[in-house]
Amino acid sequence: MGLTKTEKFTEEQNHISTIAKAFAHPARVAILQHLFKIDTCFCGDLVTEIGLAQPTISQHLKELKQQGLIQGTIEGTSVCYCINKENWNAMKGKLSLFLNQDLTLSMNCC
Amino acid sequence: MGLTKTEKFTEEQNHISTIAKAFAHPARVAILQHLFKIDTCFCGDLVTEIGLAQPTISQHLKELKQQGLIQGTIEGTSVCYCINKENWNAMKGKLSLFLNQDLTLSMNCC
DNA sequence: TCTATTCATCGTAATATTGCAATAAGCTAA
DNA sequence: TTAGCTTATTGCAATATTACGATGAATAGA
Repeated sequence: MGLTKTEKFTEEQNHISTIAKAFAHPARVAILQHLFKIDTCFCGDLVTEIGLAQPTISQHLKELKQQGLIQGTIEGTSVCYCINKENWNAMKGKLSLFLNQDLTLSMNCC
Repeated sequence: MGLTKTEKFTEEQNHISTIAKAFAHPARVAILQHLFKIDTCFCGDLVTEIGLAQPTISQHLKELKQQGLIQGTIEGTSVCYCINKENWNAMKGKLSLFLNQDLTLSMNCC
């Protein structure tokens, strides 16, 4: 009932779904795109850029940080965020294995 | 609230998050992996393979079908599901654009 | 020290998602 | 037709997610 039955699935399946959850909200997609474009930016910039309330952005940043996709360092009173490129590439590799499963076996069957 | 503010984001950002939602549950990952492995299978096979109740599997299949990632054709009393390879590749292309954003600009900044 | 600024956390309200029992719908075969 | 099988739908309960006001923590500058 509303509780995902994690124990029924393999570690890989749970991992892939966890990765996907990071991208499963447009605000987090927007944050990542902005960080790629700008290379580095403060939390406050994201608030004005995206137009959600500051606690909401902070919450999305926390999720991305927990997955290791971004990192933040304190600079005076503000926090500078950027993509963690090593972890991003690792994530990409993991996800690619799933996305690039062999499609050549046959034509659509049905 | 709890209501995602879709209007605040670009069409692309909303699209990517919608794609990601398809993979954001291990049961749907497991269904897709099984369909890749077996190439085609009946809904009932997935129920025994994955071990969730039949209505639950049916619901996950519905979501994957709505995204166009899988398709099902009725065969007698059962339904044969398989990957929609055209749509799968289209999805992969869209997601790759997001995943492969340029990382070469600089080292980690912070 | 006091104030202003920036960001994180807490608490809460609302919507979304997950899971399943019960049931409906559709087909096959007797 | 009836019985049996398979899958979809409905309805409900429980957990998860999203959003934001209020507040707290930390720093910089007056």
